Amino acid sequence: MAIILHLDFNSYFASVEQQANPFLRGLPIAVAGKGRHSIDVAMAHRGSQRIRIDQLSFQRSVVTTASREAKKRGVKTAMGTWQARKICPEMLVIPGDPKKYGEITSRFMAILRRYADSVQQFSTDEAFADITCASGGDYLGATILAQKIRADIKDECGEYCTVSIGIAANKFLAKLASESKKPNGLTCVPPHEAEDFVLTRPLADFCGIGRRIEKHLERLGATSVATLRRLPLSLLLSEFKSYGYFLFNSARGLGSDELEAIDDPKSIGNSYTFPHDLKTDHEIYQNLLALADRVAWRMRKQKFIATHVSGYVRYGDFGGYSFHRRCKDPLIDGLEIANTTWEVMKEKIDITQGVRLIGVSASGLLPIGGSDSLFDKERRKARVLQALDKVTDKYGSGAWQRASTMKTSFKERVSGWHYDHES
DNA sequence: TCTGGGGTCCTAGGACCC
DNA sequence: TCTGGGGTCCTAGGACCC
Repeated sequence: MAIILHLDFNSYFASVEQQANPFLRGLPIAVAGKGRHSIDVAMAHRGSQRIRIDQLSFQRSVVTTASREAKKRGVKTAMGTWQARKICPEMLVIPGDPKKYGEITSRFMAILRRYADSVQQFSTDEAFADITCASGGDYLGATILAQKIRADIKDECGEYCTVSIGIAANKFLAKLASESKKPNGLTCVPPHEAEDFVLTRPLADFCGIGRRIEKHLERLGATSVATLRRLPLSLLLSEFKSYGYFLFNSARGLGSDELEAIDDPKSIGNSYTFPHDLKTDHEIYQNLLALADRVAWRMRKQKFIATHVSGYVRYGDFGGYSFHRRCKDPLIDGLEIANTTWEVMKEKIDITQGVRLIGVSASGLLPIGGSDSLFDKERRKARVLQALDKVTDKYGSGAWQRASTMKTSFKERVSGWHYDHES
């Protein structure tokens, strides 16, 4: 029987920020999305203007990660920053810095690979590790190994980067175990304790039971693991289709112990929520183009072309729609992605509603290398785009612009403020 | 003037083909 | 003298995760 570790950083982004900046240690902080918050920090030194910009910059942004101190005050992930500020006025909002977190994640994964038979990264701050052999096959060995890994993480990632660890016979249980004791927990669930352990956990803690399924189960009379166990498999299958198997098994502590290799991405997309709802086709197209350029740039960096594009729109009232289109020829250029998307979007969009968010995503990704699909003309275009990508890599996004968008920069357009730090 | 942004997987109906 | 049936692709949308 396998022995699987699940490791989960506590308040990941916030901890990394506190590790990097001693001034932030012990303070309630929240890490929020990147874009608008960089403005906030930039303006912090501009005296009287600061308050106005603060208000602007916190509009419509949410807490990505709250530090331990902020959590104690009731700040939660996905809470609007304005709301978090209300319950914790002295909380500092830090703009997210994906590069910084990526660096720590690489160190973390390298440590795991040193010890484990195999490793599966689950997200930026979570991973599974198969330690069946490395542990010597028993849970005492597994616990000792987990403590070694924890010590290495402290040494190499910093003492503020703590992890919660779960040890069990499958991935589902290992994750449930690590989830059960935070922060800095170590929870070991050997097979003979599995069934009882699961009984102690709320259904909402199961990875795979979200709000909708929780409500659906409630209607069937299952409000706990014990009551879920009473539902027959046939009922679960008729109510939840193949997902019924997962519900039936997980209530009994059963799950897969197979670690999966990281595949190529299936899609690459970007979306943006505007500080104010947009009301004109022109604004929407301009922003769509900026997003599509970002998507195309990421595609080229990872050497993909796309055969499908998707678009989505969210209105001020949170209604909206999405669509997908197969492209006649594979796409590599942001302008083409934007135009293909816009053709559909402009037909469906109800501009009078006010557009809160738009998104664009590329899928059906094929490797660019064996690009028989790219004609000579396309190859020439690819070379031009790659040259522009080098400019972006060196000087950052915004270093070049399409002539059609020269009047104002992307950030200015989307947030409606004018500020000269980019010029 | 609440509710981000990056993803994955699944289902269902219609078109189309043999 | 009735409208088969299976497979696959395409699209929309909904659920979940962090």
